Amino acid sequence: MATTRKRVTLLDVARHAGVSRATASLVVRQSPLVGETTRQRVVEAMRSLGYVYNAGAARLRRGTSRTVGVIVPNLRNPFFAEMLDGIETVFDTEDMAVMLANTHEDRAKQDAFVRRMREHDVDGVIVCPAAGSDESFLETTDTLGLTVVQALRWISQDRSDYAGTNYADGMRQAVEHLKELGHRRIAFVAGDRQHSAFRDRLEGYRNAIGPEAETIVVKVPLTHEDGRALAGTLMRQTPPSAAICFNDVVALGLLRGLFDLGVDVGRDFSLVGFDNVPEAALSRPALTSVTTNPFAIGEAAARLLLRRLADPEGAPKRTIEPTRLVIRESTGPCPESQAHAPKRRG
Amino acid sequence: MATTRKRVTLLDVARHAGVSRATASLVVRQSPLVGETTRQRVVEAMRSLGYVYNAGAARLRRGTSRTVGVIVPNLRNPFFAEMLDGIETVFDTEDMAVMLANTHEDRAKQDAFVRRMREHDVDGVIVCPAAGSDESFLETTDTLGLTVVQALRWISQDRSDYAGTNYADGMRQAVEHLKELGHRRIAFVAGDRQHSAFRDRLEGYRNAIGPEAETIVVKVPLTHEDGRALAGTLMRQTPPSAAICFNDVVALGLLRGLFDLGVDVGRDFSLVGFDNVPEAALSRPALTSVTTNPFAIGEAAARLLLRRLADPEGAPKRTIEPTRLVIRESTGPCPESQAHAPKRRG
DNA sequence: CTGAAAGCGCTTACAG
DNA sequence: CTGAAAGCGCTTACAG
Repeated sequence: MATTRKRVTLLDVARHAGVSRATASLVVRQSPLVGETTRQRVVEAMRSLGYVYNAGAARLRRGTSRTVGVIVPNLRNPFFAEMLDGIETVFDTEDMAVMLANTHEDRAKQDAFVRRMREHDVDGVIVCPAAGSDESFLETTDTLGLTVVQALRWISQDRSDYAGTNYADGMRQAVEHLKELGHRRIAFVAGDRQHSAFRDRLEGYRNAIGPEAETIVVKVPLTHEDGRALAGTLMRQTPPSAAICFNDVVALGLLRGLFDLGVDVGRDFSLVGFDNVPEAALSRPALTSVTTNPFAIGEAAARLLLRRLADPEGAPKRTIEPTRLVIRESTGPCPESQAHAPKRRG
Repeated sequence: MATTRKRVTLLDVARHAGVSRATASLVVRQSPLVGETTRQRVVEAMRSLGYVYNAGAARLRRGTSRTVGVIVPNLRNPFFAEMLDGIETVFDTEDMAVMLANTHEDRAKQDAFVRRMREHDVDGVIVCPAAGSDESFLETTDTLGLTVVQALRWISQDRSDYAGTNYADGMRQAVEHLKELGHRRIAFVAGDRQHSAFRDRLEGYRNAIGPEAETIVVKVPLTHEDGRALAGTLMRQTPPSAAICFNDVVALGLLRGLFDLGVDVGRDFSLVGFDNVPEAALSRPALTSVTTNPFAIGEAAARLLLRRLADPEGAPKRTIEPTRLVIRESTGPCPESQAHAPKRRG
């Protein structure tokens, strides 16, 4: 159990070392103004007294807290966990502390978190805005005087820094890969949430499909279960010969659902996911997927915030990580273009 | 961009409302001592001035920060992300802020985080100790006067609260399930890290196997790749007829590796994972796995910390979540006990 | 290089 | 129910 003792203050340290409090403060902050022997004495006093720096008191006086907030919509999605890892890694090397909040895509919670973080005096926040967030969120943070960097999803790229990834280009690569394999009826399995990461992909899909081919957009919640259940409805009537999924979570569900129906993915049907999660390499067939590097996005967001804190003025900046299609076993030539009817096992 | 303005203080609010600072403070803290009309006036003043409570200043005076630290060894493991979700959910309802750190299993980092958090004056920390942590870690936190709750892995159950899950019993269920299917040579695919979550499983395995059967422990890093690569070595010579994996990550890798070798898992070989991650239901064959509920463990850890903060004295407490075997397609009768030689697909 | 003083924004007794 | 004062532990000028 932790024993609660009276706090050792800088004044205690100063007395013990026989110097003034100001001098002790300089030693704590590694100032070069203090002579080596004095410094040694103070350091020794800190050690023998068990002194712990009180960041809160310093922050009060100094006005900066060396603390940042991170707000994500869904911790359970490994994608965000990895992005968080990237953010955390950068701030760790800066000796800054990270305050975390999970909105579960709830905008009211998001507003509450932003305020709480402001009350705890974070220097700034990185936020992946909850679905449906609009400019009013940025007005809230403005009113609070809170510096914000948007990550992965953006509300406005004119009002605030943004670190993202090139979803549209990833989508283009996926569509072109399928077109080269002869596919013409390519579905986009989208989520049911409104945010830029959805709109960017959708736009990329529409542009890449082009006017000559048909556009097929189906919206389902982005879960394994919904992906799996989707297989039945997708294969009814005149089914597409290929599908691109919003993320690997829904793609992996759909893959299993198609297997349950006896569809031989990679031969009868082609499937592409997004995010290239580690499991994508393990599925049967292994999933073709668009790599988006969440760790790098997290790092980039953290650096944008650091930059902005160092230089609050200046135009909004953004960084866009590249995406890349990783081709595996789940995509293959369109059976129809080879003049075969789709085959089914069993 | 956030505009930095001079901070609005409680004194500004008090003046604007025509009351004293103390009265304004009482309103902020929702004290019943203030009359309704006065309260209204103060609230209105806060609103029109855009007042933001300064938690840091309050903490300095009051000595409690309404902030807790959470230290995990590996954010990328979905298991910890889910536990974190549970922790965060509880503290959110308590209006407390969560400070996050990721040790990457590095004990030196762990010590640094604990100190940093102490400097930021967290009320306590929840920590899943990095592999190899020993009592010296608890001595460090003791010296810092920091209240700690251990989660998932424990260093000592006598010195500090602990929230975990019943790994030994989960292991017992897994072994007995396999024994009932006729398996006698059952391997335990363990990780290469030293911590209680490993020792608990190992002990459960040894006890459940019993003296009549052979004990086969193989240690590999707990990654998809190492699991996949393990298939070759595991099936050489006189292979076991079944394996229980430390977690689903390595199990899913091994499953794919066995498929690559032509082993028909569920018939020729039986495989059990731990954690029952969502992907376990999706693999082919779907993976039999032991459910450990990380969200519930996270919630339990958070409640233990809340309890301890409210009542610092009292014996260390612990909560153990139950585990449960979920049987799917990856386990089946032992071929040898049916007098068949293991079959391999072409 | 060091010391004495003021102040960051709150809360806590203590009077009234 | 309200007001004046002190203090939480630090940092920041300002002298020396």
